[in-house]
Amino acid sequence: MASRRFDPERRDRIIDAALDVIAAQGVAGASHRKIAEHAGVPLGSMTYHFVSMDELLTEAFRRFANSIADRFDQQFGEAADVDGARQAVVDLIHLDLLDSQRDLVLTHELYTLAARKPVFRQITRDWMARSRRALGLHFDPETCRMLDALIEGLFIHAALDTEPHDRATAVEAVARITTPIKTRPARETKEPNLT
Amino acid sequence: MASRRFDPERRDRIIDAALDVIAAQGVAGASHRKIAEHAGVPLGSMTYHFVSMDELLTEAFRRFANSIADRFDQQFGEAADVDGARQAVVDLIHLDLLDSQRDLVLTHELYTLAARKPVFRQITRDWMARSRRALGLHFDPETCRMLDALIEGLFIHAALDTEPHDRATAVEAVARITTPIKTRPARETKEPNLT
DNA sequence: CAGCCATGCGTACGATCGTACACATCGTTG
DNA sequence: CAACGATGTGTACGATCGTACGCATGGCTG
Repeated sequence: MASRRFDPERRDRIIDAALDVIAAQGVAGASHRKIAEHAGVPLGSMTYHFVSMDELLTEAFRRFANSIADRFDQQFGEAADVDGARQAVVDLIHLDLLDSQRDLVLTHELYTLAARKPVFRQITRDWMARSRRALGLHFDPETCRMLDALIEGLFIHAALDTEPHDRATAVEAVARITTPIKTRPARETKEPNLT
Repeated sequence: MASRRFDPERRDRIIDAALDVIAAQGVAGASHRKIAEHAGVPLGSMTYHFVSMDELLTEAFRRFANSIADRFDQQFGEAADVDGARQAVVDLIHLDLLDSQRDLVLTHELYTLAARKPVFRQITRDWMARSRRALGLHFDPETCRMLDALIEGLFIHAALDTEPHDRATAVEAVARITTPIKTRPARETKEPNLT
């Protein structure tokens, strides 16, 4: 029953290599051969360790989602109060996530798969659940959902936009979305842009 | 100089067929052959009308983005005042967009391409610019950016989530994000979720 | 120490792909 | 009316892919 030539790191390295290749070439360009080469393993190892490509992709994206969620948890675990949590949200958008094009690419690749295949949708759902749980430490459930959606949108737009992602705008947006509307007077917008 | 056997609809049909195939199979599964078959044209027509696959994809996604932006413009053009605009936002999320899985899939496919290739990023940027211009009819520029991001996030999450997309939550979220923070008293959240 | 079998790998097969290119078709022109 | 050239198509080539499968390897057992 003891392991013979068993190398448990091998499987992990393949998964990591898969994420690297996907980040660089996309799911479409990620072939068994490319991943094997990048991981430094023979082609035969692919089908030996993973019965199909889908299994490899599933495990890879599960790992990716968990790694992001870990950072999420960490940030909010460190936040002392609500204002700290708000700060953490802004930091996540502007530092942790935006810096790495890699995360953006992988996120979109995952969402694309999730939009079509239930297996991957489950991964995104679990991810969202973890995010909301982290937010739930500081905000009420309804606010969590709004805030989670806002983070998603700000992240995406900040990454797709040219460059001028204004931190002040993110701060204001987070402040608005986390403050219940009932407590404020109805006030219209400042100056509509005509034309 | 006059057209001989020229059939201008042919090219359009190919583009529409491309979007259909992409929606069904993804960019990865969209081959010249499948698109040709779906469009009812011979394989040779593909390389005749489009020098490369990228050109076809570019035109297809440009058309897709414009069609969505058209609906956007229409909704906000019809809105009479700010409250009408807020209503329009909620409607866009809950009726126009959410109904069609097709739009979600195509949007993600486009974003995935945009995350990697500048050509497609330009398409998304133009799309975002049009969206913000439409929002700018009723809201100030900063609010437009926040609201645009919120719409993006709500749309994505509503589509990836199981089902329970609460309209009331969207209404509240839109109300919060469109009301400047300065006018409200600092008020914490209701009841944090511990555990 | 000999042989067996779990473990892992090299290679080849059939399918599918993008693209090139020779050829068919037919309106136009001289 | 003949033939030319613009317009469109059928087919074949080389590359790449996922996967299957027979063989190498070497630790364990008797």
